Amino acid sequence: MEISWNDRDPIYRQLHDRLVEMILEGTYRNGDSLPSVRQISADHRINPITVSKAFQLLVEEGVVEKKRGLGMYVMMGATEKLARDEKKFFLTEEWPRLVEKIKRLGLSIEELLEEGSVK
Amino acid sequence: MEISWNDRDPIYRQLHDRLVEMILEGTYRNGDSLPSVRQISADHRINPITVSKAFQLLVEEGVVEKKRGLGMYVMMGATEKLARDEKKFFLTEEWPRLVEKIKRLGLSIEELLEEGSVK
DNA sequence: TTTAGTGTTATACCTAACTATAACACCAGA
DNA sequence: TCTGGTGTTATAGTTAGGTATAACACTAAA
Repeated sequence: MEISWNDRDPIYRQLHDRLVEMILEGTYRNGDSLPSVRQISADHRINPITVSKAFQLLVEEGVVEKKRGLGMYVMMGATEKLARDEKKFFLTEEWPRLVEKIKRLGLSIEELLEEGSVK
Repeated sequence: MEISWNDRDPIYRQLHDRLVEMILEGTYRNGDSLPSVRQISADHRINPITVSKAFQLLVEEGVVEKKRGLGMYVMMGATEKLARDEKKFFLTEEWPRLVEKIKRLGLSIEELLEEGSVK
């Protein structure tokens, strides 16, 4: 797991997002164990507390389950839940704003599709 | 000028972005004066230093000109420059990522267009 | 029962990004 | 020259997010 940090967002947030991505991509599947706090902490030279914060978020979102003394596990159904949430967020929040932006920039979606970037 | 703050990004950044938006929308045009530091500071109960930071960014980007003792002015050509920059950023950075995301979500652009959200 | 792996927490310190309050420096117009 | 508008800056304090180092608590397996 490699992460290219930006300095706009807090590290625990970026780590959280990266883990979500990896679960969505199937790198970690339902029931799998995730890399340990110590492991991530060492790999990225990050404080364990910072790593814990990222996991804490995931736990609160119902994506990950902590087993003290054992590790962190992807909850059953997490992949589906994340995919559902992401889709919903995209449709209700991102897409409408995007359409506005495209209009404002004087572009059209048809035009963008011609660019060859899609096929 | 009303701003709904989020607590993800620093206030000076959000203020900066909002001002850029307003210039792009034509609320402030080339050569216009912008609301004063004190004005914005009072309206939003923000520290003048924070407001200054937002303006400082705009100055560095060549969008705004400071006239000490007078105020802040939209530079000539700023609107065009911003529009150009935003379009370029959108085409090279945002759109490609977006196309990927749409694919990943199992959606198609054709499908999204049918939603009636565009026309 | 020891060991080596888990997550958790305490202490102490740093920095960025704020806050409030106040003073300083500049400029145009009455 | 004064006044009321500009932007700027100093002081002092708060909070979130991070760092390093170390210790504590739990669990499975040798």
